[in-house]
Amino acid sequence: MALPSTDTSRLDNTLAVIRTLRDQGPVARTDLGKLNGISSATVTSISAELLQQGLISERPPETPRSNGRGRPKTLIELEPNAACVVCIKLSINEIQLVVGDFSGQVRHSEHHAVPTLTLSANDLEALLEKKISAVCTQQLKDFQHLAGICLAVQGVVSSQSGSIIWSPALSFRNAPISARLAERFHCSVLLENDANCIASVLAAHPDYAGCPNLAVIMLGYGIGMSVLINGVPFLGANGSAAEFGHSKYQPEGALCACGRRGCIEAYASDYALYRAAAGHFDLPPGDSAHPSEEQMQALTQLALNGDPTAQRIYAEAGRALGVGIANVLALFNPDLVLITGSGVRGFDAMQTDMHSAIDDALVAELMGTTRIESCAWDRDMTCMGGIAMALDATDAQTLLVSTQRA
Amino acid sequence: MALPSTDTSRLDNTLAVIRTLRDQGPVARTDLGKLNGISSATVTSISAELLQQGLISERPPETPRSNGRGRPKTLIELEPNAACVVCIKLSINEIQLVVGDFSGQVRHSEHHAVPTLTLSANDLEALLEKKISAVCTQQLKDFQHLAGICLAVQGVVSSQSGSIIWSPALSFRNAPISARLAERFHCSVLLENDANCIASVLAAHPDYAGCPNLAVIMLGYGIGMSVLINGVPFLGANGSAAEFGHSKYQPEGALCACGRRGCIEAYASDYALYRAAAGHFDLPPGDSAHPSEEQMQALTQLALNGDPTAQRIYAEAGRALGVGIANVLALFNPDLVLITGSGVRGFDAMQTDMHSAIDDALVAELMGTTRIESCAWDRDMTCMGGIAMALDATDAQTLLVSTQRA
DNA sequence: TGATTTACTTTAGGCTCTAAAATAAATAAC
DNA sequence: GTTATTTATTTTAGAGCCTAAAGTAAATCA
Repeated sequence: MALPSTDTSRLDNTLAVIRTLRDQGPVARTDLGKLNGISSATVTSISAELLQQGLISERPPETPRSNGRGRPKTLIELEPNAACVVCIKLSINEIQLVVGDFSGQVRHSEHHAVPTLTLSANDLEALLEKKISAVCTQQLKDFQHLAGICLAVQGVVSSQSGSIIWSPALSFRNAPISARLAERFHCSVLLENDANCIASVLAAHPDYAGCPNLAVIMLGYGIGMSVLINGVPFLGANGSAAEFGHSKYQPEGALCACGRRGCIEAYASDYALYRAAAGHFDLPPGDSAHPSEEQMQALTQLALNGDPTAQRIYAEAGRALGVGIANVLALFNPDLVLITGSGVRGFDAMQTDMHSAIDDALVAELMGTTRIESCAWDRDMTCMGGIAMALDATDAQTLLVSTQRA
Repeated sequence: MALPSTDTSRLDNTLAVIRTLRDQGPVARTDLGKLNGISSATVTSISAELLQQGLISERPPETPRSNGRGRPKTLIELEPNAACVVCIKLSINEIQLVVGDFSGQVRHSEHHAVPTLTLSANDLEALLEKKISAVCTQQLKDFQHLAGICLAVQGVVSSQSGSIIWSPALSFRNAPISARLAERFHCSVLLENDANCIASVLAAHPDYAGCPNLAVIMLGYGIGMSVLINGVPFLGANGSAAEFGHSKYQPEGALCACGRRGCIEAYASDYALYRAAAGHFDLPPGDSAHPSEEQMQALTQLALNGDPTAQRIYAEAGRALGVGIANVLALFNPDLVLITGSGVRGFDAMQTDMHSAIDDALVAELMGTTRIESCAWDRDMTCMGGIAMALDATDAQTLLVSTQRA
């Protein structure tokens, strides 16, 4: 007589099975039980359902029979083509589209130069629709359906309401974008901050296992951060938490792109470093308000080669970063602070002063056991994370729908 | 055949019922169902168990039968004497003991002057044992048993390991205290930061309902903070998160009690204000390193009465506080920042400069919709919170034990 | 070929919950 | 004062979930 099952344990266990398969690849039923703390009888029942829904398949047994006695394990794996998700990264003057399959593998990636700052909200929506449609017609034939979209945006977003609050890549604000894409493509749409996508990828990396409280600082044209608390991105009340770049170094200090003074970003971002160097050096030409990668590399080389002016500029950036990180340690007390982003190219020129600024700022008790490390930058990381997050968000929905169907 | 019930729903629902009764007082079974989203049949079953265990009782019906037709509600209430908890607040040179009953009401409170800084770890333990024992023999006769102890300590504590990492009230550090008290009194022992206790009380206050992300700043001899994220205290990796007092205002600024320079506390705490005023004024005598309430009130009055030097001192404190709060807004993006503690006595003298510092530091997007308010200080709040937290922590244990017994 | 080992499936039964029916206890209406 | 109506609580019947144990399958070892 009990129709609406309030007991979520079946759903939870099914999701756990799917996530294990996505993380670990093919796994046998017994092992799925052990890994998730459920009985193998339950795994049999769950996998029978998933098999029938076409979401998983049994892997044919290896020809050279492997280790040990006893009945060999039958490995189960996700059916890659059961669904696909698309992640779109929106940054200044560029969008990237990546298609991922149900097993989490990237199947396609493309970049487009787009004058994002000249777009209206409607333009953006039309553009995204066009690009997603195009990618679907080209790629979707292999897949059963498009199950989810992740929009990874630099700036402040509200995942809950599905609105871009503001982004440095866009000249408009408060754009409700998720709902309209969801309606157009009949799938779940996840709106995420780009730093959160990257942090999710890094948190899954074995080097950073055992760090459920993780702060990832992204250096680049601007400075962003994502804080994971117990492995989940911390969003704050409006989604604008972790705005490390606009926390303060010197109350009356250098002018920031946000219009205020003394932000960390006004010292340690690409534009701040380039601004401080302008006039002193004969750097490769380009748009000085948006220094190019070549310009930044040239400036970094000067500092690393011992030019005193360039060294002074990077040292000041390091001190600003250090004071900012000291505040992050005092306020968040994370297990690990990870510094990445295109701006890590200059990290070696900053790190000495950064560390001494942190040591000057905090007593040992507040430093705790937090590790502070840098990590090489890969521009594809954002979309990798977006794919993973979109799949996670989609699983629950897919399963709820298919349960209703049954 | 299934012995170990992995399904936690019964426990969850039972805890929800108990918490509702504690928060709302006597409630009828139907209403308990509606408030917690469970059927009244389940409430009947749960309340029958609790009744049998003596944890709740039915309130006799009101003589003047009240509103409406139909069978009158039978109100259920917690049995106050089913258990009691003790909260001990440990602050510099003072301990406070409070006894609370199972329904959450305070039944007894006492203060003792104790030279805390001269105690060894063993002294402290012996002292706490003695005081708790004394309070038990005096008070416990009404109660079935002592179910839990909360130790509310100023400083950094590790709730998980039950150790005081360090406290300004103590001259030793890394003292594992919970386990030994638990062994001595055969009950659960909760070790908490004092600010977390206060934040929990304030979060329950109707004025601050709908603020699951709350930062409570405590001004006093030192400066502490507690951040609630979705209503639960945020602890960080080692329990030293939310050390607002030692986040930075001026990297090379005033000397802080922690030994470093430029902490917010070095500008806006009692000792910082008093230090800045020393020499300028003829203030009431006392220990200048630990200014008394009278001394601080005298200093505050000078500022409020328009003395320019005192005003300048409070203005600087306000600016430091404002920059610190700006960083909290940028990093935590809370719904509400609440300023309290004995130091709020000087809030009126600081608040203009505090607000202008915040406005100078942050653009509107990062301010978001966060409210910033002050709130009157009550020295008993800590233990009120400790009692509530101890009861919450105890419920689960009590129920698990009694389930095993059944 | 049979014993042993390991993987997976089936069976039996307990726990939890809910909807619906039954019962209880009041007021409103005549 | 009955009787109808309304509301609260309890009882009943049944579904979903999970697990332990028993049963079956498919290997290796002897």
